[in-house]
Amino acid sequence: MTPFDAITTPLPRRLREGLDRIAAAMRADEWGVAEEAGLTPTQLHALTFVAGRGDAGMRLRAVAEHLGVTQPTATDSIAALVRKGLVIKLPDAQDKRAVAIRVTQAGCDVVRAIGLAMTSAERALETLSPQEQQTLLDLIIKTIRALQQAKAIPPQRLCVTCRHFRPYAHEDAELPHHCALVDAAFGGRHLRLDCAEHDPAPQPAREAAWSLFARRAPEPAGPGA
Amino acid sequence: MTPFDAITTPLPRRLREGLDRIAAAMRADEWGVAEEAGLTPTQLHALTFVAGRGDAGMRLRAVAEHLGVTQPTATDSIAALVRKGLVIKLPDAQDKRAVAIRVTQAGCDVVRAIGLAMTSAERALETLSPQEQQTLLDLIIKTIRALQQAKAIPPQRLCVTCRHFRPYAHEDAELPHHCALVDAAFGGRHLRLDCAEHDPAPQPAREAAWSLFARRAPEPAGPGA
DNA sequence: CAAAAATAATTAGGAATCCTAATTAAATTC
DNA sequence: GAATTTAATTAGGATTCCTAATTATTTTTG
Repeated sequence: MTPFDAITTPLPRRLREGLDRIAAAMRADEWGVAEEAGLTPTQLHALTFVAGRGDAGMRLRAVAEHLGVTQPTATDSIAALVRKGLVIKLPDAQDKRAVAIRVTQAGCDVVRAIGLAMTSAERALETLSPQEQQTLLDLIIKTIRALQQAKAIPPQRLCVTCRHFRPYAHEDAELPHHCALVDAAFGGRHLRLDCAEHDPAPQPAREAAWSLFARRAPEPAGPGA
Repeated sequence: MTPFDAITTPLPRRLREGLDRIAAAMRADEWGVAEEAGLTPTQLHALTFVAGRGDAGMRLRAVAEHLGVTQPTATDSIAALVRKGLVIKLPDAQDKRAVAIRVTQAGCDVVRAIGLAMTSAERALETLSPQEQQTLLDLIIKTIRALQQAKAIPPQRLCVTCRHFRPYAHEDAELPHHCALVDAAFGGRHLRLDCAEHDPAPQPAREAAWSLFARRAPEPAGPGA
């Protein structure tokens, strides 16, 4: 405990504020990207989410939770996307109360076109060294997982919660992990945040894999590039 | 280059998406916090920003840039805060076009009351080990600085761009940096993102300090707590 | 120094976001 | 089978947030 600890705001507070500053830049970015496609930022987020889930068809509730808004707000935004022909709403086969929201071909095209754009946030993140980027990915995953466990965000399709994930299955420090689905080794820099092939591991297996993963650190961030 | 590099989206893209997920949680948090004070999230952000600058009086433009919105939008939000008596608008002495926006006593009280609340984002960040938190702070600072240099966000009052900052002035690995203003040693975990005493260093000195700072890494993130 | 250009802020107008509360319909639970 | 929960929408309204145009002032420049 040094004098500075007493006069400095708690570290988690400053981390949140820092993430907030980065979020402000991302928010400003979004108008530019979305408008090219004739969308608003919220609509673009919703469309990207729905498109990422392919033909399965998302529930409205899932969209709302992903965006962090209420169901009526999600109704608004999805209605706008339906009007623009980028998604369609189909009756859900299992549950007659629900709808299955699916991306259309036009919607796919829009997502693909926009995916090529590079935001200023991404350009900023690119200035970090590869090692730093990997370290940041690791910390982001840990934070997302904590948010997920606290039910502050819905379950994400993370490698680290997947049935096929085998942390530190290999000696190779470069590619220590293993994906049992594709049966291949991969590294910390390849860890996904939203894998289409994600299959949730049962709770006990997940805990075991997580504790094995979390207690091993990536290489130190090292000097800048 | 492994097979996985080819089938994985670029790391900066995934980092942005991850930050986006965390931002979604923060956005959802904000309604809860703001509503207790009878504010909207945007108003709370604006108020916090103005309050953080004390009696100097902020320009409207600075508020808009901080929030990442246009001037008319900032006019809206500041007008709401004026109506609620949390800030006042005074004519700027130097420039008759401009206004000086200052927090009132009531506004200070609101900020103080809200400052005690802990968001789910902060609780999630708290689950990281102290070492991981410090590493994350370091990476956030680097990202903010890159955004700042790209003019994607306005200048922040970071230690690392301050006239009084002396990176790695001490041997002590725990407290390597030095603040010439208070003439005391401090550590990476104490680095500020918005210091009231910030005094921008001239460009050459800033570059020199930055390169000295950026090329030294914090300790590895190490095993989780 | 006067004209031109840039800047600070507001106004006007309108679409979209986003909330709470209430409603409808279907699925679950007991 | 009744009561509860859940999925989604509707209703109503405040706020956000944009672009474009306006006013007033400052700065630049010829």
